[in-house]
Amino acid sequence: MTRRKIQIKKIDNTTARQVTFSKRRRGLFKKAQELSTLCDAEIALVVFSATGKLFEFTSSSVQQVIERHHLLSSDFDKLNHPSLELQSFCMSQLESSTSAALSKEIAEKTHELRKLRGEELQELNMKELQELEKLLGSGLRRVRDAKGSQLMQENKRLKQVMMENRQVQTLELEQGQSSEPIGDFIHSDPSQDHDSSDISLKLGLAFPSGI
Amino acid sequence: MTRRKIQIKKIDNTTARQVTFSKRRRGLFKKAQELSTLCDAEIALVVFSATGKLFEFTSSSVQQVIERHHLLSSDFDKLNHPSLELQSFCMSQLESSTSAALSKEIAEKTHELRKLRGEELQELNMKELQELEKLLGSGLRRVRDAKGSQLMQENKRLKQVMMENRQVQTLELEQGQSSEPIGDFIHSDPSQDHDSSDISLKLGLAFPSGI
DNA sequence: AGCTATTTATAAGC
DNA sequence: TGCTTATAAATAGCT
Repeated sequence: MTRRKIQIKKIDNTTARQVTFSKRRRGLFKKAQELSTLCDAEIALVVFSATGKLFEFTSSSVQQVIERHHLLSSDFDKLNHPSLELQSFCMSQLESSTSAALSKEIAEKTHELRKLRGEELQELNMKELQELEKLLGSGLRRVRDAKGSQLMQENKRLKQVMMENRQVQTLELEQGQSSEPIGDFIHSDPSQDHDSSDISLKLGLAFPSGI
Repeated sequence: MTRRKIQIKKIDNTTARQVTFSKRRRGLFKKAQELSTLCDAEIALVVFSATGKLFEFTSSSVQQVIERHHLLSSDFDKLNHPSLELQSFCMSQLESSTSAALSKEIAEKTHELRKLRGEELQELNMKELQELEKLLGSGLRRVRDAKGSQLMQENKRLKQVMMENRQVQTLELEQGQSSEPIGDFIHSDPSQDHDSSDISLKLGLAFPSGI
């Protein structure tokens, strides 16, 4: 594509073909590398030359996954279970047909997440915005409820400890004994607690403005 | 690499990154196609965008590439060409790792979505709940802003239409003409109704109490 | 493996 | 998203 424009069809001359292969292969891998870096894309590129030589490029994250797999399966297994080969052959075919569906699902979920984060709202109409608002609102309510429950629970626990302390002190006063642990039965039912002033205070803090 | 030379590092601006991704991806696939045709090479190219979309190119049918592989990973070849074995093994792993990675990504996104919808809060601690609350809150704010902008825009357009109406009426009065339809543009969108008191009301509803 | 004359690819901008 | 344009890269034909 320089000096002269060429037709994109198999190069007849073997030597010329090999030279072109080397040059263009380098170019292709460079482009792949650049794309993965510039756009944070995961890329796997495998090239077989006409003579059967293999060249490959994988962006770093893909590479790591491959290496992990490689460690996990040993050559020993491969040699002793030839049927595995067949299996993996079938698997890979299945997987190719599945991967499209999987990636579609990922794209959908990604899109949904973006909407929930408020990142792709321009494409929504008013009704969709209303629904999204409702969804976010109820999510928010649940999160705040969860916070409330958690604080309540902790609160309860704190009260138990206080009760325990108080009763121990009482016993100590009545019996003139000092602080030997009394046993667990005293707080066997922690749900019975007295004044809620402490709880109210904490809850007030847990739900600041208008919840 | 034109207009200006660029650094090969991740593009910060999301929009620019997506544009570059599209352009360069097309370029890369074209180069791959050309190389395979010119030099009779077999090429498999898989690209995942940062958003999880999958693009792939295989010079011959996927099945042929896989069969090639299958031959290369026969025990005979393994013994004689250990490096080839390693390489082709990587390739087969590539496909299974692809679907494993996809599944994992789906699982993660599903989980994230459930949290945002408030469906799996029991496993979160207080700090995580706080962060989630913050995330939902900002999402909600953006949705409400988007609603506001949309209504404002509508508002502007309606006012324009009203102005036009007024001018037409003025003309009619001045020239003694009567109401021949001026064109459809006045009613071009039936969902947009006349007086702006309606709009104010909508805006009032869009930003209820104190958000 | 270099060297250029050209063709391609593509960053910005619209 | 797609088109345009100025410029950077890739590369075909030679050596």
